[in-house]
Amino acid sequence: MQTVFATVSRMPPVISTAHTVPRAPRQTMPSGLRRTFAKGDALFAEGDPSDYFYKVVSGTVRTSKLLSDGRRQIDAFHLAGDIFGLENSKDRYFTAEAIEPVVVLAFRRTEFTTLLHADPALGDQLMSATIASLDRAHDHMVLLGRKTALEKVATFLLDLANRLSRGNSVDLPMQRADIADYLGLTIETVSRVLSQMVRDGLIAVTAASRTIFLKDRAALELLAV
Amino acid sequence: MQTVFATVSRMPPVISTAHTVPRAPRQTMPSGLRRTFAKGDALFAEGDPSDYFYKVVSGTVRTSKLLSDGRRQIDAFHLAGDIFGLENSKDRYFTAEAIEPVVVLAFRRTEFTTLLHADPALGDQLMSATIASLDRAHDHMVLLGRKTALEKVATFLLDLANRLSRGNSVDLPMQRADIADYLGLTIETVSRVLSQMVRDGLIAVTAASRTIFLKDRAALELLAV
DNA sequence: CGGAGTATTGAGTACTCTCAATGGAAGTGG
DNA sequence: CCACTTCCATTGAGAGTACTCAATACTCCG
Repeated sequence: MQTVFATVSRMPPVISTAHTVPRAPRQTMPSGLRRTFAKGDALFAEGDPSDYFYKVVSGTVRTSKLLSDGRRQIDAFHLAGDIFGLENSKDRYFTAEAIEPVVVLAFRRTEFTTLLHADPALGDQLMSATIASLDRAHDHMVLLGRKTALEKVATFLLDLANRLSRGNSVDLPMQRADIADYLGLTIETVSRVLSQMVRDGLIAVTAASRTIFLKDRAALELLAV
Repeated sequence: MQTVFATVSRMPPVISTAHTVPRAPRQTMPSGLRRTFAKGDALFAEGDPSDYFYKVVSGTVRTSKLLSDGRRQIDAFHLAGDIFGLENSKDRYFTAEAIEPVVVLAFRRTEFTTLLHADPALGDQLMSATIASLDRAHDHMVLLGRKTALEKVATFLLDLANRLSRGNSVDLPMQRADIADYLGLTIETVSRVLSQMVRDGLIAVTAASRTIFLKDRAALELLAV
Protein backbone atom coordinates (compact mmCIF):
# COMPACT_ATOMS: atom_id res chain seq x y z
CA MET A 1 0.00 0.00 0.00
CA GLN A 2 2.87 2.26 0.83
CA THR A 3 4.09 1.83 -2.70
CA VAL A 4 1.02 3.38 -4.23
CA PHE A 5 2.38 6.78 -3.52
CA ALA A 6 6.05 6.09 -3.93
CA THR A 7 6.06 8.28 -6.99
CA VAL A 8 4.04 10.94 -5.26
CA SER A 9 6.07 11.21 -2.12
CA ARG A 10 9.20 12.02 -4.04
CA MET A 11 7.48 15.15 -5.24
CA PRO A 12 7.15 18.40 -3.32
CA PRO A 13 3.80 18.68 -1.57
CA VAL A 14 1.36 20.84 -3.48
CA ILE A 15 -0.18 23.77 -1.66
CA SER A 16 -3.74 24.87 -2.26
CA THR A 17 -2.68 27.87 -4.34
CA ALA A 18 -2.16 25.98 -7.61
CA HIS A 19 1.49 25.11 -7.71
CA THR A 20 2.91 23.81 -10.94
CA VAL A 21 3.71 20.17 -10.57
CA PRO A 22 6.59 18.54 -12.42
CA ARG A 23 5.17 15.95 -14.79
CA ALA A 24 6.43 12.65 -16.09
CA PRO A 25 6.65 12.49 -19.88
CA ARG A 26 3.53 10.52 -20.78
CA GLN A 27 1.21 10.73 -17.80
CA THR A 28 -0.40 13.04 -15.30
CA MET A 29 0.89 12.76 -11.76
CA PRO A 30 -1.65 12.89 -8.94
CA SER A 31 -1.49 16.06 -6.91
CA GLY A 32 -1.53 15.59 -3.18
CA LEU A 33 -3.05 18.59 -1.52
CA ARG A 34 -1.54 19.10 1.91
CA ARG A 35 -4.17 19.84 4.53
CA THR A 36 -3.98 20.36 8.27
CA PHE A 37 -6.68 19.63 10.84
CA ALA A 38 -6.87 20.50 14.52
CA LYS A 39 -7.82 17.98 17.16
CA GLY A 40 -11.53 17.30 16.88
CA ASP A 41 -11.94 18.65 13.36
CA ALA A 42 -13.95 16.63 10.87
CA LEU A 43 -12.25 15.83 7.58
CA PHE A 44 -15.63 14.84 6.23
CA ALA A 45 -18.98 13.68 7.53
CA GLU A 46 -21.46 10.98 6.64
CA GLY A 47 -23.41 12.00 3.56
CA ASP A 48 -20.82 14.46 2.25
CA PRO A 49 -19.82 14.09 -1.38
CA SER A 50 -16.64 12.05 -1.48
CA ASP A 51 -14.38 14.12 -3.68
CA TYR A 52 -11.09 13.25 -2.09
CA PHE A 53 -9.27 10.40 -0.51
CA TYR A 54 -6.42 10.80 1.88
CA LYS A 55 -3.03 9.67 2.95
CA VAL A 56 -2.08 10.45 6.54
CA VAL A 57 1.22 12.30 6.87
CA SER A 58 1.09 12.69 10.65
CA GLY A 59 -1.47 12.40 13.42
CA THR A 60 -4.40 10.03 13.74
CA VAL A 61 -7.79 9.99 12.05
CA ARG A 62 -10.77 7.98 13.18
CA THR A 63 -13.53 6.91 10.82
CA SER A 64 -16.85 6.07 12.41
CA LYS A 65 -20.49 5.45 11.79
CA LEU A 66 -23.40 6.48 13.99
CA LEU A 67 -26.73 4.83 14.68
CA SER A 68 -29.77 7.10 14.84
CA ASP A 69 -29.73 7.12 18.63
CA GLY A 70 -26.10 8.11 18.87
CA ARG A 71 -24.44 4.77 19.36
CA ARG A 72 -21.15 4.90 17.53
CA GLN A 73 -18.92 2.33 15.90
CA ILE A 74 -15.39 3.32 14.98
CA ASP A 75 -14.26 1.14 12.13
CA ALA A 76 -10.62 2.18 12.01
CA PHE A 77 -7.88 4.45 13.26
CA HIS A 78 -5.69 5.72 10.46
CA LEU A 79 -2.07 6.40 11.37
CA ALA A 80 0.79 8.01 9.47
CA GLY A 81 1.20 6.31 6.10
CA ASP A 82 -2.34 4.91 5.97
CA ILE A 83 -4.66 5.62 3.07
CA PHE A 84 -8.38 6.01 3.71
CA GLY A 85 -11.51 7.55 2.29
CA LEU A 86 -11.20 5.54 -0.88
CA GLU A 87 -13.79 3.04 0.19
CA ASN A 88 -16.87 5.09 -0.58
CA SER A 89 -19.09 5.65 -3.51
CA LYS A 90 -20.20 9.15 -4.34
CA ASP A 91 -21.45 9.94 -0.86
CA ARG A 92 -19.53 9.42 2.33
CA TYR A 93 -20.49 6.37 4.22
CA PHE A 94 -18.99 7.48 7.50
CA THR A 95 -17.36 10.36 9.27
CA ALA A 96 -13.64 11.05 9.52
CA GLU A 97 -12.28 13.13 12.37
CA ALA A 98 -8.85 14.14 13.57
CA ILE A 99 -8.31 12.89 17.11
CA GLU A 100 -5.08 14.85 17.38
CA PRO A 101 -3.46 17.46 15.11
CA VAL A 102 -3.38 15.87 11.68
CA VAL A 103 -1.64 16.50 8.39
CA VAL A 104 -2.91 14.65 5.34
CA LEU A 105 -2.40 14.63 1.63
CA ALA A 106 -5.75 14.89 -0.13
CA PHE A 107 -6.12 13.37 -3.57
CA ARG A 108 -8.95 14.26 -5.86
CA ARG A 109 -10.76 11.10 -6.88
CA THR A 110 -11.56 12.21 -10.40
CA GLU A 111 -7.95 13.04 -11.15
CA PHE A 112 -6.97 9.70 -9.85
CA THR A 113 -9.39 7.82 -12.03
CA THR A 114 -7.93 9.56 -15.03
CA LEU A 115 -4.48 8.65 -13.90
CA LEU A 116 -5.42 5.03 -13.44
CA HIS A 117 -6.22 4.73 -17.08
CA ALA A 118 -2.86 6.18 -18.00
CA ASP A 119 -1.03 3.89 -15.62
CA PRO A 120 -2.73 0.53 -15.04
CA ALA A 121 -0.04 -0.69 -12.67
CA LEU A 122 -0.94 2.12 -10.31
CA GLY A 123 -4.53 0.99 -10.52
CA ASP A 124 -3.55 -2.46 -9.32
CA GLN A 125 -1.78 -0.95 -6.37
CA LEU A 126 -4.71 1.22 -5.48
CA MET A 127 -6.90 -1.83 -5.73
CA SER A 128 -4.70 -3.69 -3.31
CA ALA A 129 -4.88 -0.77 -0.92
CA THR A 130 -8.63 -1.17 -0.93
CA ILE A 131 -8.31 -4.91 -0.51
CA ALA A 132 -6.01 -4.46 2.46
CA SER A 133 -8.66 -2.30 4.03
CA LEU A 134 -11.20 -5.07 3.42
CA ASP A 135 -8.95 -7.60 5.11
CA ARG A 136 -8.71 -5.36 8.14
CA ALA A 137 -12.48 -4.98 8.15
CA HIS A 138 -12.88 -8.75 8.20
CA ASP A 139 -10.48 -9.17 11.08
CA HIS A 140 -12.36 -6.51 12.94
CA MET A 141 -15.65 -8.29 12.37
CA VAL A 142 -14.22 -11.39 14.02
CA LEU A 143 -13.10 -9.27 16.92
CA LEU A 144 -16.47 -7.55 17.32
CA GLY A 145 -18.54 -10.66 16.90
CA ARG A 146 -16.57 -13.32 18.64
CA LYS A 147 -13.97 -12.02 21.07
CA THR A 148 -14.31 -11.28 24.77
CA ALA A 149 -13.50 -7.87 26.25
CA LEU A 150 -10.10 -9.11 27.41
CA GLU A 151 -9.28 -10.51 23.99
CA LYS A 152 -10.48 -7.37 22.27
CA VAL A 153 -8.24 -5.12 24.32
CA ALA A 154 -5.23 -7.43 23.95
CA THR A 155 -5.73 -7.52 20.18
CA PHE A 156 -6.05 -3.76 20.09
CA LEU A 157 -2.88 -3.12 22.08
CA LEU A 158 -0.78 -5.50 20.02
CA ASP A 159 -2.11 -4.14 16.75
CA LEU A 160 -1.34 -0.58 17.75
CA ALA A 161 2.08 -1.54 19.08
CA ASN A 162 2.91 -3.18 15.76
CA ARG A 163 1.70 -0.26 13.71
CA LEU A 164 3.33 2.45 15.80
CA SER A 165 6.42 0.24 16.25
CA ARG A 166 8.13 1.88 19.18
CA GLY A 167 9.26 -1.32 20.81
CA ASN A 168 7.06 -2.35 23.69
CA SER A 169 5.61 1.02 24.51
CA VAL A 170 2.41 2.27 22.92
CA ASP A 171 1.53 5.94 22.91
CA LEU A 172 -2.24 5.92 22.61
CA PRO A 173 -3.39 8.81 20.46
CA MET A 174 -7.03 8.23 21.39
CA GLN A 175 -9.03 8.39 24.58
CA ARG A 176 -10.90 5.55 26.27
CA ALA A 177 -14.19 6.46 24.62
CA ASP A 178 -12.61 5.96 21.21
CA ILE A 179 -11.14 2.62 22.19
CA ALA A 180 -14.52 1.55 23.53
CA ASP A 181 -16.35 2.54 20.36
CA TYR A 182 -13.73 0.79 18.29
CA LEU A 183 -13.94 -2.45 20.24
CA GLY A 184 -17.68 -2.50 20.76
CA LEU A 185 -17.38 -1.99 24.53
CA THR A 186 -18.08 0.76 27.08
CA ILE A 187 -15.37 3.02 28.51
CA GLU A 188 -15.84 1.42 31.90
CA THR A 189 -15.17 -2.03 30.55
CA VAL A 190 -12.07 -0.86 28.68
CA SER A 191 -10.81 0.78 31.84
CA ARG A 192 -11.53 -2.28 33.95
CA VAL A 193 -9.78 -4.60 31.51
CA LEU A 194 -6.71 -2.36 31.41
CA SER A 195 -6.63 -2.25 35.21
CA GLN A 196 -6.89 -6.01 35.31
CA MET A 197 -4.02 -6.32 32.87
CA VAL A 198 -1.93 -4.06 35.07
CA ARG A 199 -2.75 -6.18 38.12
CA ASP A 200 -1.79 -9.31 36.16
CA GLY A 201 1.51 -7.79 35.13
CA LEU A 202 0.71 -7.85 31.42
CA ILE A 203 1.09 -4.12 30.95
CA ALA A 204 2.04 -0.95 32.77
CA VAL A 205 0.27 2.36 32.32
CA THR A 206 1.65 5.85 32.86
CA ALA A 207 -0.02 8.30 35.18
CA ALA A 208 -1.60 10.17 32.28
CA SER A 209 -3.07 6.85 31.07
CA ARG A 210 -1.97 7.45 27.53
CA THR A 211 1.23 5.45 27.39
CA ILE A 212 1.13 1.71 27.82
CA PHE A 213 4.09 -0.62 28.21
CA LEU A 214 3.64 -4.15 27.03
CA LYS A 215 5.35 -6.10 29.80
CA ASP A 216 4.31 -9.59 28.75
CA ARG A 217 3.84 -9.63 25.02
CA ALA A 218 3.65 -13.43 24.88
CA ALA A 219 0.72 -13.48 27.27
CA LEU A 220 -1.01 -10.73 25.33
CA GLU A 221 -0.54 -12.62 22.10
CA LEU A 222 -2.11 -15.66 23.69
CA LEU A 223 -5.10 -13.53 24.62
CA ALA A 224 -5.35 -11.93 21.21
CA VAL A 225 -6.24 -15.42 19.86
CA MET B 1 -21.90 -4.51 -9.40
CA GLN B 2 -24.22 -6.47 -11.63
CA THR B 3 -22.90 -4.57 -14.61
CA VAL B 4 -19.37 -5.83 -14.20
CA PHE B 5 -20.29 -8.99 -15.98
CA ALA B 6 -22.77 -7.67 -18.43
CA THR B 7 -20.38 -8.52 -21.23
CA VAL B 8 -19.62 -11.89 -19.76
CA SER B 9 -23.13 -13.09 -19.22
CA ARG B 10 -23.99 -12.68 -22.87
CA MET B 11 -21.42 -15.33 -23.67
CA PRO B 12 -21.85 -19.09 -23.42
CA PRO B 13 -20.41 -20.48 -20.20
CA VAL B 14 -17.01 -22.01 -20.69
CA ILE B 15 -16.46 -25.57 -19.53
CA SER B 16 -13.21 -26.72 -17.97
CA THR B 17 -11.99 -28.50 -21.10
CA ALA B 18 -10.51 -25.45 -22.82
CA HIS B 19 -13.26 -24.13 -25.03
CA THR B 20 -12.38 -21.52 -27.58
CA VAL B 21 -13.92 -18.26 -26.54
CA PRO B 22 -15.12 -15.73 -29.09
CA ARG B 23 -12.98 -12.63 -28.76
CA ALA B 24 -13.67 -8.97 -29.18
CA PRO B 25 -11.34 -7.31 -31.67
CA ARG B 26 -8.80 -5.70 -29.36
CA GLN B 27 -9.21 -7.39 -26.00
CA THR B 28 -9.44 -10.70 -24.19
CA MET B 29 -12.80 -11.54 -22.72
CA PRO B 30 -12.85 -13.06 -19.25
CA SER B 31 -13.84 -16.70 -19.17
CA GLY B 32 -16.39 -17.67 -16.57
CA LEU B 33 -15.87 -21.26 -15.58
CA ARG B 34 -19.14 -22.82 -14.47
CA ARG B 35 -18.74 -24.86 -11.33
CA THR B 36 -21.22 -26.74 -9.16
CA PHE B 37 -20.95 -27.45 -5.44
CA ALA B 38 -23.03 -29.67 -3.21
CA LYS B 39 -24.38 -28.51 0.13
CA GLY B 40 -21.52 -28.33 2.60
CA ASP B 41 -18.74 -28.26 -0.01
CA ALA B 42 -15.94 -25.75 0.39
CA LEU B 43 -15.22 -23.54 -2.59
CA PHE B 44 -11.95 -22.61 -0.95
CA ALA B 45 -10.43 -22.52 2.51
CA GLU B 46 -8.41 -20.06 4.54
CA GLY B 47 -4.81 -20.11 3.35
CA ASP B 48 -5.54 -21.49 -0.11
CA PRO B 49 -4.02 -19.63 -3.03
CA SER B 50 -6.65 -17.25 -4.36
CA ASP B 51 -6.62 -18.00 -8.07
CA TYR B 52 -10.26 -17.33 -8.77
CA PHE B 53 -13.06 -15.08 -7.80
CA TYR B 54 -16.69 -15.94 -8.21
CA LYS B 55 -20.09 -14.82 -9.24
CA VAL B 56 -23.00 -16.74 -7.76
CA VAL B 57 -25.43 -18.08 -10.35
CA SER B 58 -27.70 -19.89 -7.91
CA GLY B 59 -27.61 -21.06 -4.32
CA THR B 60 -25.95 -19.45 -1.32
CA VAL B 61 -22.31 -19.26 -0.26
CA ARG B 62 -21.10 -18.29 3.18
CA THR B 63 -17.67 -16.81 3.78
CA SER B 64 -16.30 -17.13 7.28
CA LYS B 65 -13.24 -16.87 9.43
CA LEU B 66 -12.30 -19.08 12.37
CA LEU B 67 -10.47 -18.32 15.58
CA SER B 68 -7.94 -20.88 16.75
CA ASP B 69 -10.40 -22.37 19.25
CA GLY B 70 -13.17 -22.83 16.73
CA ARG B 71 -15.22 -19.72 17.27
CA ARG B 72 -16.51 -18.65 13.90
CA GLN B 73 -17.53 -15.36 12.36
CA ILE B 74 -19.45 -15.39 9.11
CA ASP B 75 -18.80 -12.16 7.32
CA ALA B 76 -21.33 -12.52 4.53
CA PHE B 77 -23.85 -14.67 2.73
CA HIS B 78 -23.52 -14.44 -1.03
CA LEU B 79 -26.72 -14.89 -3.00
CA ALA B 80 -27.40 -15.21 -6.71
CA GLY B 81 -25.79 -12.32 -8.57
CA ASP B 82 -23.26 -11.52 -5.85
CA ILE B 83 -19.53 -11.40 -6.54
CA PHE B 84 -17.10 -12.56 -3.90
CA GLY B 85 -13.59 -13.88 -3.43
CA LEU B 86 -12.10 -10.78 -4.96
CA GLU B 87 -11.23 -9.29 -1.65
CA ASN B 88 -8.11 -11.30 -0.96
CA SER B 89 -4.46 -11.00 -1.67
CA LYS B 90 -2.58 -14.04 -2.87
CA ASP B 91 -3.76 -16.26 -0.05
CA ARG B 92 -7.32 -16.75 1.04
CA TYR B 93 -8.26 -14.80 4.07
CA PHE B 94 -11.33 -16.85 4.86
CA THR B 95 -13.26 -19.93 3.91
CA ALA B 96 -16.14 -20.10 1.41
CA GLU B 97 -18.67 -22.89 1.67
CA ALA B 98 -21.89 -23.77 -0.13
CA ILE B 99 -24.75 -23.89 2.36
CA GLU B 100 -27.06 -25.31 -0.29
CA PRO B 101 -26.43 -26.60 -3.83
CA VAL B 102 -24.53 -23.84 -5.56
CA VAL B 103 -23.63 -22.91 -9.12
CA VAL B 104 -20.99 -20.25 -9.63
CA LEU B 105 -18.97 -18.73 -12.42
CA ALA B 106 -15.29 -18.80 -11.53
CA PHE B 107 -13.03 -16.15 -13.01
CA ARG B 108 -9.31 -16.51 -13.05
CA ARG B 109 -7.75 -13.52 -11.35
CA THR B 110 -4.73 -13.29 -13.59
CA GLU B 111 -6.83 -13.21 -16.72
CA PHE B 112 -8.91 -10.54 -15.22
CA THR B 113 -5.99 -8.33 -14.36
CA THR B 114 -4.88 -8.52 -17.96
CA LEU B 115 -8.34 -7.61 -19.05
CA LEU B 116 -8.49 -4.63 -16.75
CA HIS B 117 -5.56 -3.08 -18.52
CA ALA B 118 -7.24 -3.52 -21.86
CA ASP B 119 -10.51 -2.13 -20.60
CA PRO B 120 -10.13 0.50 -17.87
CA ALA B 121 -13.88 1.08 -17.56
CA LEU B 122 -14.26 -2.52 -16.46
CA GLY B 123 -11.59 -1.92 -13.87
CA ASP B 124 -13.59 0.92 -12.41
CA GLN B 125 -16.61 -1.33 -12.16
CA LEU B 126 -14.66 -4.08 -10.51
CA MET B 127 -13.30 -1.51 -8.11
CA SER B 128 -16.80 -0.42 -7.21
CA ALA B 129 -17.78 -4.03 -6.60
CA THR B 130 -15.01 -4.20 -4.07
CA ILE B 131 -16.07 -0.90 -2.57
CA ALA B 132 -19.64 -2.12 -2.25
CA SER B 133 -18.33 -5.06 -0.32
CA LEU B 134 -16.44 -2.68 1.96
CA ASP B 135 -19.58 -0.69 2.61
CA ARG B 136 -21.38 -3.86 3.62
CA ALA B 137 -18.49 -4.76 5.89
CA HIS B 138 -18.78 -1.39 7.62
CA ASP B 139 -22.49 -1.78 8.17
CA HIS B 140 -21.87 -5.18 9.59
CA MET B 141 -19.29 -3.84 12.00
CA VAL B 142 -21.88 -1.43 13.37
CA LEU B 143 -24.27 -4.31 13.78
CA LEU B 144 -21.74 -6.53 15.52
CA GLY B 145 -20.35 -3.82 17.76
CA ARG B 146 -23.37 -1.79 18.70
CA LYS B 147 -26.69 -3.53 18.15
CA THR B 148 -28.68 -5.69 20.54
CA ALA B 149 -29.74 -9.24 19.70
CA LEU B 150 -33.22 -8.04 18.78
CA GLU B 151 -31.87 -5.33 16.52
CA LYS B 152 -29.41 -7.71 14.92
CA VAL B 153 -32.08 -10.23 13.99
CA ALA B 154 -34.45 -7.52 12.73
CA THR B 155 -31.69 -6.07 10.56
CA PHE B 156 -30.82 -9.50 9.26
CA LEU B 157 -34.38 -10.40 8.32
CA LEU B 158 -34.99 -7.14 6.51
CA ASP B 159 -31.71 -7.32 4.66
CA LEU B 160 -32.41 -10.84 3.47
CA ALA B 161 -35.98 -9.97 2.54
CA ASN B 162 -34.73 -7.09 0.42
CA ARG B 163 -32.08 -9.14 -1.30
CA LEU B 164 -34.25 -12.16 -1.99
CA SER B 165 -37.18 -9.88 -2.80
CA ARG B 166 -40.10 -12.25 -2.54
CA GLY B 167 -42.45 -9.79 -0.97
CA ASN B 168 -42.81 -10.26 2.74
CA SER B 169 -41.75 -13.87 2.95
CA VAL B 170 -38.14 -14.87 3.43
CA ASP B 171 -36.93 -18.34 2.59
CA LEU B 172 -33.88 -18.77 4.78
CA PRO B 173 -31.20 -20.74 2.97
CA MET B 174 -29.14 -21.10 6.15
CA GLN B 175 -29.67 -22.76 9.49
CA ARG B 176 -29.73 -21.09 12.89
CA ALA B 177 -26.07 -21.78 13.56
CA ASP B 178 -25.15 -19.76 10.48
CA ILE B 179 -27.39 -16.90 11.45
CA ALA B 180 -25.84 -16.93 14.91
CA ASP B 181 -22.28 -16.88 13.61
CA TYR B 182 -23.20 -14.11 11.23
CA LEU B 183 -24.77 -11.92 13.91
CA GLY B 184 -22.28 -12.65 16.68
CA LEU B 185 -24.85 -14.51 18.78
CA THR B 186 -25.56 -18.10 19.85
CA ILE B 187 -28.18 -20.30 18.21
CA GLU B 188 -30.22 -20.23 21.39
CA THR B 189 -30.38 -16.45 21.39
CA VAL B 190 -31.35 -16.35 17.72
CA SER B 191 -34.07 -18.88 18.40
CA ARG B 192 -35.32 -16.99 21.44
CA VAL B 193 -35.42 -13.69 19.59
CA LEU B 194 -37.35 -15.24 16.71
CA SER B 195 -39.82 -16.79 19.14
CA GLN B 196 -40.24 -13.44 20.82
CA MET B 197 -40.89 -11.79 17.46
CA VAL B 198 -43.55 -14.40 16.75
CA ARG B 199 -45.19 -13.75 20.13
CA ASP B 200 -45.11 -10.00 19.41
CA GLY B 201 -46.73 -10.51 16.02
CA LEU B 202 -43.78 -9.16 14.07
CA ILE B 203 -43.21 -12.32 12.09
CA ALA B 204 -44.62 -15.78 11.48
CA VAL B 205 -42.51 -18.88 11.05
CA THR B 206 -43.38 -22.08 9.19
CA ALA B 207 -43.21 -25.47 10.86
CA ALA B 208 -39.89 -26.28 9.24
CA SER B 209 -38.53 -22.98 10.61
CA ARG B 210 -37.02 -22.02 7.32
CA THR B 211 -39.63 -19.65 5.94
CA ILE B 212 -40.39 -16.42 7.74
CA PHE B 213 -43.21 -14.01 7.00
CA LEU B 214 -42.64 -10.41 7.87
CA LYS B 215 -45.97 -9.45 9.36
CA ASP B 216 -45.04 -6.02 10.67
CA ARG B 217 -42.33 -4.60 8.49
CA ALA B 218 -42.64 -1.13 9.98
CA ALA B 219 -41.97 -2.43 13.46
CA LEU B 220 -39.01 -4.44 12.22
CA GLU B 221 -37.57 -1.41 10.49
CA LEU B 222 -37.86 0.52 13.71
CA LEU B 223 -35.88 -2.22 15.43
CA ALA B 224 -33.27 -2.38 12.70
CA VAL B 225 -32.23 1.18 13.68
C1' DC C 1 -5.55 26.71 42.81
C1' DG C 2 -9.80 25.70 40.65
C1' DG C 3 -12.39 23.88 36.91
C1' DA C 4 -13.07 21.00 33.04
C1' DG C 5 -12.31 16.97 30.98
C1' DT C 6 -10.97 12.23 31.34
C1' DA C 7 -10.18 7.88 33.70
C1' DT C 8 -10.97 4.66 37.42
C1' DT C 9 -13.61 2.15 40.64
C1' DG C 10 -17.90 0.38 42.88
C1' DA C 11 -22.56 -1.62 43.20
C1' DG C 12 -26.19 -3.56 41.10
C1' DT C 13 -28.56 -5.02 36.87
C1' DA C 14 -29.49 -7.09 32.54
C1' DC C 15 -28.56 -9.22 28.44
C1' DT C 16 -26.64 -12.96 26.42
C1' DC C 17 -24.33 -17.26 27.17
C1' DT C 18 -23.79 -22.12 28.83
C1' DC C 19 -25.51 -26.40 29.86
C1' DA C 20 -29.24 -29.45 29.43
C1' DA C 21 -33.52 -31.37 28.04
C1' DT C 22 -37.27 -31.61 24.88
C1' DG C 23 -39.61 -31.18 20.50
C1' DG C 24 -39.94 -31.64 15.39
C1' DA C 25 -38.72 -32.59 10.69
C1' DA C 26 -36.49 -35.10 7.24
C1' DG C 27 -34.25 -39.03 5.62
C1' DT C 28 -33.12 -44.26 5.92
C1' DG C 29 -33.88 -48.91 5.88
C1' DG C 30 -36.61 -52.71 6.84
C1' DC D 1 -45.40 -47.27 4.83
C1' DC D 2 -43.76 -46.94 9.28
C1' DA D 3 -40.17 -47.21 13.07
C1' DC D 4 -35.67 -45.44 13.74
C1' DT D 5 -32.04 -42.35 13.47
C1' DT D 6 -30.11 -38.02 12.86
C1' DC D 7 -30.08 -33.40 12.54
C1' DC D 8 -31.89 -29.12 13.75
C1' DA D 9 -34.66 -25.90 16.49
C1' DT D 10 -36.89 -24.59 20.70
C1' DT D 11 -37.28 -23.96 25.51
C1' DG D 12 -35.75 -23.82 30.41
C1' DA D 13 -32.70 -22.82 34.35
C1' DG D 14 -28.90 -20.77 35.98
C1' DA D 15 -24.49 -18.31 35.44
C1' DG D 16 -21.41 -14.81 33.84
C1' DT D 17 -19.83 -11.06 31.17
C1' DA D 18 -20.43 -6.61 30.12
C1' DC D 19 -23.58 -2.74 30.96
C1' DT D 20 -25.75 1.20 33.59
C1' DC D 21 -25.67 4.46 37.02
C1' DA D 22 -22.98 6.82 40.28
C1' DA D 23 -19.14 8.44 42.88
C1' DT D 24 -14.34 9.39 43.15
C1' DA D 25 -9.67 10.30 41.44
C1' DC D 26 -6.50 12.15 38.51
C1' DT D 27 -4.42 15.51 34.68
C1' DC D 28 -4.04 19.25 32.36
C1' DC D 29 -4.54 24.13 31.77
C1' DG D 30 -5.84 28.56 32.50
